[in-house]
Amino acid sequence: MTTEDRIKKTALTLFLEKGFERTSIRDIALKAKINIALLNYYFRSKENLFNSIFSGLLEKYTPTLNGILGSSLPIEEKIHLYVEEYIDILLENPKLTYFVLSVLHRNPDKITQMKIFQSLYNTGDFSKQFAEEVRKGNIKDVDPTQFFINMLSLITFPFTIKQVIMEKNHMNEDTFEQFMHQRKQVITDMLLLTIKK
Amino acid sequence: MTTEDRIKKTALTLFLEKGFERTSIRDIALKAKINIALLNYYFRSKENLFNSIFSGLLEKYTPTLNGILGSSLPIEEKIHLYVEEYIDILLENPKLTYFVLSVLHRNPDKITQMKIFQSLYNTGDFSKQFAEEVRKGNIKDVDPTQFFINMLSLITFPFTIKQVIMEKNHMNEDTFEQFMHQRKQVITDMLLLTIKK
DNA sequence: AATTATTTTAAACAAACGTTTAAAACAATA
DNA sequence: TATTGTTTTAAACGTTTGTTTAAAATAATT
Repeated sequence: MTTEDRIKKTALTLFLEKGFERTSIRDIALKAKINIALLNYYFRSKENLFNSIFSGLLEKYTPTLNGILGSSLPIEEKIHLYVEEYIDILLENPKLTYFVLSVLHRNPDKITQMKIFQSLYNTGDFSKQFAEEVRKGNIKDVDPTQFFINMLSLITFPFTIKQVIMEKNHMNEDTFEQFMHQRKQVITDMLLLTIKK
Repeated sequence: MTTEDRIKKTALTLFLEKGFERTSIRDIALKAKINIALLNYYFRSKENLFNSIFSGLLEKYTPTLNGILGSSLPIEEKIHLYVEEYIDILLENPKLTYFVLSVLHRNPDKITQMKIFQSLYNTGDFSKQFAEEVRKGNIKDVDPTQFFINMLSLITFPFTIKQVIMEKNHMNEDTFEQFMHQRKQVITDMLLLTIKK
């Protein structure tokens, strides 16, 4: 692995664990076993390093999800697949949701938000299909925006309070994972129930 | 207003707006028009000031919500009231959810989490009643834990991505508030639908 | 083998941070 | 009015922060 990649990998781990502000470039350098100056040699600044990492994350995970939403599958199938895939991604990367939220709140300017939610909140195709199904009378007359937010909330929010859920319900890592697998069905059933006539 | 209260009020505004790390005690002192040393005179440290503010917030908002959950109302009524009250609270304080999440992630030790979720995730009474209704055959056999997480997710998560929702759907503050008022009914209907036999 | 380009290093930079000091200003008490 | 207690002030403290410098080490090129 190149020095550049080792920096990125180490930095990501620390950013996920402790957040941007509480991770110093000395923390990163120490853990990656590199000189501090190399951080500014490869990336111009800490902020730049972060953005590079974050872009990489979006590029890694969004194509699959947006692929599902943009496909030509029937809407029920899309919902089912989307829920399953999204939860699988978050099970592999449980801190991802809070990570994205922290970016959103640290960087409230519109351009940044645009980029993020154009990837992560890509409702365009889905909403059109949803509205069309409503028009055809195939599903109940539900607001597509409300529906998409429901889906997003049910999938992602539990991961932001993972530790709370675990402690409150006496779970370990394994039982939490099991709980989330069950949750795929819970969420899908719930969502389909609200649109089924 | 006393100096102590002016510090707390100003600090809360800044903590909500920029977060703990990005708010310096000099920012607070400047905005509250007080000397920096007064901060350590009234509160021993920045961390202590924060905890004092956070405790105050929990004491302010949790009694109402836990009062609903702990009441002797029928479960459908509880759900309805809880959703309405919680959304009203968050409409008054839209950054509260992310604020709580940031505390959870900054302070991952168990004792802190206990205190927070004993207030904010007080499922004890509710889960018992829920399980009892299932046993009696009054509602569908749904996992109380999953149900409570559904409710919490649907209510709180949208506020953590408020800016994204607004920009994506061309909303202003008023239309967002309207959207959230509609959402009370959306969420209640959805939750009742999943348990109604 | 000599030269150029790239990568890594140790050391220092200025700025910002939370915190503390000790004296001054003010209020309350006797 | 003199004295005690409380509140506020200006200034400085030692650390830590992200960043930069300039030289050394290594790799690539001719």
